[in-house]
Amino acid sequence: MVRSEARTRKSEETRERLLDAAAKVFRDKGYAGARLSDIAELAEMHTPGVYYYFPSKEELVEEVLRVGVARARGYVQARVAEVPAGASALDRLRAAIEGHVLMVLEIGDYTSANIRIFGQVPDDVRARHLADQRAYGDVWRALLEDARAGGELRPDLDLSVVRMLILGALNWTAEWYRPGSSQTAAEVAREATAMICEGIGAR
Amino acid sequence: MVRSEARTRKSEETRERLLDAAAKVFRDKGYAGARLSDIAELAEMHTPGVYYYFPSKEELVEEVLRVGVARARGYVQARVAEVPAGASALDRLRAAIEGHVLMVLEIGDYTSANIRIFGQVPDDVRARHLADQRAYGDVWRALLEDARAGGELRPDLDLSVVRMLILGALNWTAEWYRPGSSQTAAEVAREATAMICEGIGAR
DNA sequence: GTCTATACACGGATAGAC
DNA sequence: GTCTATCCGTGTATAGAC
Repeated sequence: MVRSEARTRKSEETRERLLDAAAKVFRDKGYAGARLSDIAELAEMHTPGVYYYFPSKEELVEEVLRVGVARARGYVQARVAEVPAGASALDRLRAAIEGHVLMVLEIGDYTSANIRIFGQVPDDVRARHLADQRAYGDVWRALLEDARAGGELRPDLDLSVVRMLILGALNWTAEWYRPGSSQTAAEVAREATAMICEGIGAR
Repeated sequence: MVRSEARTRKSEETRERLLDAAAKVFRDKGYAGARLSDIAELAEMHTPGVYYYFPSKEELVEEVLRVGVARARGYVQARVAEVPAGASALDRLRAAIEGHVLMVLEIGDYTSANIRIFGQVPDDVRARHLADQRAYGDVWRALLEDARAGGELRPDLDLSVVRMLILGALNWTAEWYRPGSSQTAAEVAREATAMICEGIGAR
């Protein structure tokens, strides 16, 4: 029993190392450009070892996508839940914006892979993944609708367009932000909430 | 002489058809996933014909990237130049935002390819392409600095972060907008200028 | 569970006719 | 300039030992 648990845990750890490596390599090389040998090397195993954990490259990338969105949603929802009970809906939205940026910039190999390769994976993988994405989108939809219902938003906006513009601005940070640059991740998050909620124009 | 001109023009047209096809296929499949045979087929030629116009896949993708940024810059600059002389710097910025969105959504195969595959092309291609990208970034830098100099922007913003947030929101439209959806490209452009310049919060 | 060896398909690139 | 035929490297996936 003990040995069986140990084996299972080790297997679990190896699987996770493999997924971490896959997220990084898919992000950097794209779906087709990512070689299983690159991924295996980064995970410190040999190429055929990958097949012990995943039956194909397709299923590997599908799991990377799935884990990525699930973590993003979990992280952002946790941040939103930390907002004091008396706060406004706009404050909860600010927390979500901040959380999404911090996640992308600090713990975001999976998210970043998600963003970059979503358009390149085989059609059936993308189709199955859409449901996960929609669930995360619903978190944002709800935050925006709450804010509008409370009269905290300009009434003339199309919320679904706004939602995609917001996620675009935030997701794109993965493409240009380099840790150790002149801004910290927290500063980027602050600029993002300022621009999105109040705009860049002087009042 | 006449015949030589005709040949040259035909060759020029074929080259352009090839580039158009390449932009589409690179956008949809990624750099590594794009097959020269896909590109050739879309351009209505046979695979080896590609090599008459470009010595390698690398040089083909490099030209697609180059043309994409050049057109984006030309299009946006033309829009900004159309703004009446007496208008504010913020109005010129609004014109740029609108122009960039319309370009991405309506004439944007090249831009959209640019956005998606920049992170996947061979390192030397990407390095050479950075200069073109910086030139386009300078257009935006100038627009933002003009607006700040005229006191039209909130003084507390980091303009280089804001620039990237704006381009992120706009570029991402290529990932979700589908022609024939409930919003027109012009409506998306309007929402974008509204959110970026005035923010989503009620006043 | 992890290794070595390998089958097998695919795609970039070239040769050379017309 | 465009075609047919083909070479050859590479990468996914499998077989089978340990």
